[in-house]
Amino acid sequence: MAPERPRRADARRNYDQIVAAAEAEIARHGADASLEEIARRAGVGSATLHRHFPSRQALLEAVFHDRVELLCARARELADGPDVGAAFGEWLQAVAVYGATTRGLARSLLGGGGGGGGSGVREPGRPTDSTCEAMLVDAGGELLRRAGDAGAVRPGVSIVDLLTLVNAVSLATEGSPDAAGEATRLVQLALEGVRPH
Amino acid sequence: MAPERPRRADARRNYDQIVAAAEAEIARHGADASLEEIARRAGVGSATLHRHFPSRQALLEAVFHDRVELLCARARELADGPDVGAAFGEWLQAVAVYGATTRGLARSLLGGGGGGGGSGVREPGRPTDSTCEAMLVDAGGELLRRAGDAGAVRPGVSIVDLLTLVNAVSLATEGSPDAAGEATRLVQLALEGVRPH
DNA sequence: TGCAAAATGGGGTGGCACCCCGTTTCACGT
DNA sequence: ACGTGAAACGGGGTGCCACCCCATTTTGCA
Repeated sequence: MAPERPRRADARRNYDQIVAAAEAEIARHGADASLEEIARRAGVGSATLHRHFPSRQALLEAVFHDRVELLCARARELADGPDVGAAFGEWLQAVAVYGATTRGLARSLLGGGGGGGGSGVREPGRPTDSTCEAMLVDAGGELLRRAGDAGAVRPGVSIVDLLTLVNAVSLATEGSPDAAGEATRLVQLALEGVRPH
Repeated sequence: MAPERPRRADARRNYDQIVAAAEAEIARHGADASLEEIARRAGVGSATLHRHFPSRQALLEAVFHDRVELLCARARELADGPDVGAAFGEWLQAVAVYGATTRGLARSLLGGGGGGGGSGVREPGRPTDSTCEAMLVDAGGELLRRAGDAGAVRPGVSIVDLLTLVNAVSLATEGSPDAAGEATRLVQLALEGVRPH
């Protein structure tokens, strides 16, 4: 799914221009931004966009790849800190806030489960095989393992479930006036649970 | 937003046929089903559909209204049972499972925050004023209040947050092969929290 | 520099949301 | 029963979009 970097110079140039234009358009109009408009702003034909990115998901992956990598780097930093349990919660909060405030990211990570809507939704359970999600699962999984060893996480909790939950929160709060605050509150709720301690 | 029932006999007949066709199409293709196809299957012109339901959200509300009412009735039943705390958790699970297995419902309840898509997503923060969500907030709020009185729920937890969280889970798991199981697991995780007790 | 392969993009197709406005159907009063 | 005004209808138009075809251009390498 994740497109390889093209080999020829002109192709690489167009690829980069498309990703840059997509980043801007998605920030403006969300994950359902018009692919034609992106191609137009990138100065390429729409066929070129579709050749480089056979699906909307592939384009989203390329747009968010670098930012997701930053989140993963942060996870690795936190894993070496003093209080791994608190660090894990903090990281999940960061992922939630980042997803809630970066239009399109949450959808990209959940494999287009929204749609979009609109038109951003695909029917068949196609193997999304999201590279971005895999990256987060790797980095977050290590952090979770250490937090579990420190006794800060209930056993049986999986990183995939947690990330799904956090991304779901991002998706639900994206577009709200106070997306960051709402996402933080909801993740906090999920981390602490509903019952009294 | 919620459309009033039309007065004239033919209008009422068309209205019902549209809702029935929409229910079938949405079950088949999700919340982003084609409105033209729905009109076609209902045997009406597309203009008639748009006159009765000025937005996709309005149609979704009409389609799911009855089913949501059932969930609310269940909440009222559970509120009179012996163990209100357990009942509350059970009800949230039911909402999550129902949303995860009924295509389009979660999107409808979150006011089209997915969209998916696709064209199922709207940019401006239009006042969704979802009747279905208000119904769930009312019925669930009462249940939450009683569970709180029984000491089964941490103070400061709001029903709106909980329903947002649960609907987010529905949205994220909708379309998965085992949507019900996954939704159940994630809600359970959120109810119990991440830290050990 | 020449040439095969890679890459391009204009334009076509089919589908969609949404709306205009001439036509049909209904409800109500007589 | 029937005429009439208002309500409702729907065919068809507009503009936008995803996605693809294929004649043409650009590139890298020998």
